[in-house]
Amino acid sequence: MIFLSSKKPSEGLLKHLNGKPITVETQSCTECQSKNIMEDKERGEKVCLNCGFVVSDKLADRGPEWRAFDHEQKEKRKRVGSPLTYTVHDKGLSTNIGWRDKDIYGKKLSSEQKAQFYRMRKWQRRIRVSDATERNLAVALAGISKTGNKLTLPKNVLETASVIYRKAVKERLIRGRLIEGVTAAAIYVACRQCGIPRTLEEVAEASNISKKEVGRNYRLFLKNLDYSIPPIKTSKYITKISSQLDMQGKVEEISHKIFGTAKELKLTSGRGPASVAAATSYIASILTGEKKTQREIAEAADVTEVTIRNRYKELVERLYFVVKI
DNA sequence: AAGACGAAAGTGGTTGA
DNA sequence: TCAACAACTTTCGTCTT
Repeated sequence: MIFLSSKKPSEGLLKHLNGKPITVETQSCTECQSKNIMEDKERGEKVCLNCGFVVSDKLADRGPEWRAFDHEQKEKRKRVGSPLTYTVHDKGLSTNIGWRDKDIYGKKLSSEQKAQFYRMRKWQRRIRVSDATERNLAVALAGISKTGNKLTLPKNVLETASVIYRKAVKERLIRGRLIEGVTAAAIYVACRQCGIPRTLEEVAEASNISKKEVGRNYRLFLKNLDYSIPPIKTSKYITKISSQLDMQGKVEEISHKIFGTAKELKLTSGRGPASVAAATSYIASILTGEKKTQREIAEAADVTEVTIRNRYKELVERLYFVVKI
């Protein structure tokens, strides 16, 4: 049994600890009994590194997936075959029609021809208008890809961001605003929609736009495009922190378990998901002996050390930990 | 010397009259 | 619309390893 506090709780205190014990057992290979098991998230398997035996093939894919957030998309994405892509703009070639009423030899056109050219010019003007918005779209979509890559976002988030941007264009929300500012907000909304934990600050920084501006555009989106934005799940933050700090799968697993128990005991309500994730990750790192400093975790989770301390104190007061390795 | 701790004051967002 | 409020941050001095 491992207690987090350096001072062991007294008998009297132990009686008051009404938290449930957490038991974490590391799986061992059913073939060779080796404990050297790795998760292969791409194939959704747990594989024994010793003998190659597939221990379990029911590993949940925590990665992002296709998502539809309005009816139109639901219909569009109910499909067979390769996915549609919204990130690539249709590169149109444009043509100009001369304004002089003369042909290539400089001869005057007949009145009938004049009328024909008039009609052609009229339509050309109309096409050009849509060309301009298409051009805007092309620039914006390229921008989305660029900042998306900076933030190492999965492709589906970029797709979502592109859809959101197109929608914003349709609703005339971009007039008078910086394209980069709007794309940044679109990316942020897409992250939220897809449950990818990225802070407003990270997105703002990657796109070289002030946090204030991105926030403003973000709120504009919420108001005018009526998206319901779900709060990011704590478990997503746990995954993020773990991968950012190169923690072993075991640490992340324990972190998830601690969170699960804490949730049952209602220790997490009203608390920011990022701070809870940071605290559970901190505890898990200590329990497994792969200790990370509060500062490291604070940085990865984008919360302060003080907040981690506050959260983890609350957790430690109510939980005690049993680790079987 | 680095990490952890915690008090106190400040900040931005939500809620409810 | 404004004030109250909780969560969180910033800052900083102190203790611990």
